[in-house]
Amino acid sequence: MAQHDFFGHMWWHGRLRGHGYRITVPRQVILDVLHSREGHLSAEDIYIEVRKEYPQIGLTTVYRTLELLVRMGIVFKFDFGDGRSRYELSEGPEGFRHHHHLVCSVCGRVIDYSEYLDSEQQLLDKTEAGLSEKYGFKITNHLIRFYGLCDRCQSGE
Amino acid sequence: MAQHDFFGHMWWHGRLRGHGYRITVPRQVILDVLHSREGHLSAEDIYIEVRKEYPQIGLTTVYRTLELLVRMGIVFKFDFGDGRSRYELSEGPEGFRHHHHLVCSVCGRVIDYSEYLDSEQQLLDKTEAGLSEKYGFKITNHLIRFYGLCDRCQSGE
DNA sequence: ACCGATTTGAAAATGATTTTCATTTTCAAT
DNA sequence: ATTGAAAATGAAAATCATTTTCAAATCGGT
Ligand SMILES: [Mn+2]
Ligand SMILES: [Mn+2]
Ligand SMILES: [Zn+2]
Ligand SMILES: [Zn+2]
Repeated sequence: MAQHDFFGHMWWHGRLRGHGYRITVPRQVILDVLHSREGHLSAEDIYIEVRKEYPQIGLTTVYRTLELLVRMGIVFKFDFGDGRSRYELSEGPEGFRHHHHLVCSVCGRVIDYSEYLDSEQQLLDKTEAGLSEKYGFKITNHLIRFYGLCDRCQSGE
Repeated sequence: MAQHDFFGHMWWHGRLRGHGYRITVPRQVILDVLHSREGHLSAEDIYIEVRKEYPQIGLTTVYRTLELLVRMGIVFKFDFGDGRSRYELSEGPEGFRHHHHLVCSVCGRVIDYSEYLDSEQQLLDKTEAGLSEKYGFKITNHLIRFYGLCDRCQSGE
């Protein structure tokens, strides 16, 4: 089990090395936190959590490491409009984790969903081809998000 | 023509009044600027432009007015990731202006597009119904955006 | 163990947006 | 046209997430 976790969490090890980056304690602890907490964490959320394991960590290092991980595609960075960036591991145990978000306009809650990715892909294929042709734009990435009221916030509005 | 502009630009007049807001000079000038410049303007862009007509304007008022207009659905507020919010009139001369954006990851250019809205609507209908059922989420709004390389930025990468 | 290059962390800087508050403007009632 | 209460404005200060600076600590190939 510790062995399993070891192999399960060390995949990014080689990835960093491959890009010439060093494996450091802060980076390990930050990645541990990202693995342990499934959610949409702010830099400060992560900072607070990391401090429990490694109290000398600096918030600066958290920001820098997140930037690095985002640049390498290991972490996603989102802006849900609450004034701070939110970070999330881009791949789970079963590989790449393609999903989108439902954002409650009232309480700010964010819900992951991954339904209808097939229908979505149909639209994307058609759209990407057309836009590529019309605007000469080479699409690499997309953002789909729904805003509205979560179940809790519907009773009373 | 002046007459046409008058009627063409005064529709928001009644809208503000209807909500109990006053018609003020700063608000008129800010809306004029939003009408005159088709684009994705930052608060400061607007501030600079408004100052030409009304030099005593304060940046604070620009922010406050934009917030008001966004709250009333007259203006859209976007975050394209360059550290400042971008604002855009939500309706053009032909009515509500439903469109999405292509964002160049290299130069930051933002291109409007409104193709494939019908195909998009199909996906949205299906998705909204399903998500509403599964998560009890009442969708009011959506965000679709493509990232990639604009034509200019493709030669050389 | 050693050394040069990379990484870290504390403190200061940055910069967009918000808050404060005294003054000015709007507009319904006179 | 005048008045006055409420709403709106603008200058300055405050806020606050993120970035920059730079001296000290750490990493990893030798
Ligand atoms: Mn998510
Ligand atoms: Mn637009
Ligand atoms: Zn909610
Ligand atoms: Zn470009």
